[in-house]
Amino acid sequence: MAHLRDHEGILERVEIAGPGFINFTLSGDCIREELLRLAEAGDDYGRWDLGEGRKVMLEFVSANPLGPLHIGHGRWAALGDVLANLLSFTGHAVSREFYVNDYGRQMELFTRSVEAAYLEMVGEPSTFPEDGYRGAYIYDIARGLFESCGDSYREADPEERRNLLGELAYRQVLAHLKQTLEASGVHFDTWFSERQLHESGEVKRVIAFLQEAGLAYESEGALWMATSRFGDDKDRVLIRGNESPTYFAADIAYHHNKLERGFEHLIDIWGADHHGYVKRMIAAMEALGSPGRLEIIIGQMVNLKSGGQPVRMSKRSGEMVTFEELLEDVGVDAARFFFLMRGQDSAVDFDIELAKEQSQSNPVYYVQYAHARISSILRYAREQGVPIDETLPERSSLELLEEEEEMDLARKLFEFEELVRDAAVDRAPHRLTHYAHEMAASFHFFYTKHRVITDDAALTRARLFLVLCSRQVLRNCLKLLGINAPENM
RNA sequence: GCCCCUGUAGCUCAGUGGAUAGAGCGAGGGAUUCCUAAUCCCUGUGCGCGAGUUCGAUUCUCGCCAGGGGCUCCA
Repeated sequence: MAHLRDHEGILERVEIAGPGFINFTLSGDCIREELLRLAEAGDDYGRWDLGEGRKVMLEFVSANPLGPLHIGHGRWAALGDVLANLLSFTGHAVSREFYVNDYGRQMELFTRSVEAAYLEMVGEPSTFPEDGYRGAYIYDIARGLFESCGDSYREADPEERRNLLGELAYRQVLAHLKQTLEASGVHFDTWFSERQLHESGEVKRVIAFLQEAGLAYESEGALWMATSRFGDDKDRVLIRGNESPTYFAADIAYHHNKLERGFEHLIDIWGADHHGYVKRMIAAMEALGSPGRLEIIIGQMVNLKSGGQPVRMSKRSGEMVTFEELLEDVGVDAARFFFLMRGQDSAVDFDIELAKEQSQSNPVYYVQYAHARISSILRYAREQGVPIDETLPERSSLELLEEEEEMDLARKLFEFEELVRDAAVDRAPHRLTHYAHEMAASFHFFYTKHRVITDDAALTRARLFLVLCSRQVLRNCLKLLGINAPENM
C-alpha cells in the first residue's frame, strides 16, 4: 500500500480494512470532476456503445390477437420495452416486433365463436364451437358487427359470412390490442403477420429446405423434424396428419425471415408456459445454419390475485382481469414500475386489490416525488430570482460541495453508468427500478438535511448544480423505464 | 418420470465468489418558524437441507426437500 502513488489526487484515503481488503476513498476533487462530466454528457449520460450499431430484433408480447391482453402480457410488454430501451442506449439498433398469430385453429375457433354470437343476436339458431371463445367481449364484438352491418349476414353463405365476420372481428381486436399497448407506453416497430408467412409460401419453403437437408421425415402420416439431433428431447411435428402445418413450422419460417431481414441477433421473450418450446426453436436455428443467434428469455408468470384469493384466468371462459383494466386501475407508471421491480425469473403475485390500496405508497411515487421535488426547487429558485446556470460551473466553485450527504448523492449518481451497462448485458431491466429508488432515497436524504436555496449565493449555485445533475440521472433512468418524470405531484 | 423457474427479515422481493447480506410493506416511536411531510430519523439474533469445488459459497456444481409452470399432430 505504501507503494501507491496518486499523482492526480483521485483518492482521498486508502486504508486496510480487514484481511485482504483495501478501501479506496474517492477524493472530493474527483467527485466534482465526475459531476462536471455527468452534466456535460446530459441526456447521454449512461450511454454506451457495446453493440456497435448491431441490428437486434426483440420480439415480445406476441399475444394471440383474438382477445384482450392479460396481466402477463403487460409484464412482457414492460420487460421487452425496457430491455429494448437498454439495448438501444448501449449501442444496438433495436427493432421491436409483435408476431401476430392470425392463422390456424385458434383463429378458426374465434371466427366461429363470433359468428355464433352474431347469429344468436339476430335470432338465428347457432351453436358455439366446442372450446370456443365465450368471453363477454365476443358478444361486444358481435353487437358491434350487428350495429354496423345489421342482420345482413343472417342469410349469407355460411363460409362467406364466417370469413367476413371473422376478419372484421379480428381486425377490431388487433386494433384494440395495439391501442392498449400504446397506452402502456409500448410502441412496436413492426406487427408481423403469421398468415403472411403461409401465404407467401415461406413456411412451405423452409419445410422443403429441411427436407432437402435430410432433417425432416415422414412418419405416422405426419412430417417430422429431427430436432433431437440438435439436442431436443424428441422430434417434432412440422405438418400434421391433416396436412396443416404446426405453429412450430411457421415459427421456423418466421425466424428464418428475421434473419433474412438482416438481424444479427434475435431475442424472443416468452412466457414460462412456452419454455418447452425453447429446445426445438434453438434446434431449428441450428438447422437453419445460424446457431447462437437466437436468445430466448423466459419470463415467469404473473399470478393474479384479488384480496389474497387467486383469480382464475382463462381467455375462453372470459374470466379474467385484462391488462387494460389494470392500466386503468393503477395507471401506466405504477403498472410498469411494478412489473419491473422483479427479475423475470421470479413469478409475480399481483394482487389487484392490494395494488389499488397501495397506490399511494407504491414505490413509483417515491421516485417520481424526488423528481417533483427537484422541479419544485428549481421553480422556487426562479421565483426568488436565483440564476440557474445552464452552462457548466467552474470546478473551483463546486468545492463548496463537501457535506457527506452531497458526496453520497454524487456517488450514487455515478453508479448509473455501470448499472445501465450491466442491466443491458445481463438482460435485467428490473435493476433500473431498484436504482431509481436508491437514487431517489439519496436525494430525499440530501434534501432533508440541506437547504439548496439560501442567502449564500455561491453555495446555492453549487447545490443547484448537484440538483440539476440529480435531475439528469433521474430523468435518464425514468426515460429508460418509460415512466413519467412529473414536475408536480 | 423428465425439463424449466423459485426457496433470503413477519409479508413482498433485491443482491454479491469475499468484509457487519439490503430495500419496501406491516408494527411501534419521533421530526415540519425554512425549497411539497407522497419526505426524513430510530426500532431487525433472515440466505430451505446435505455434500463438493475454493484461501473463502448466500452466490458455482451435485443430490435432497418444498412451491409454481411445462412435458399435444394446442397456441
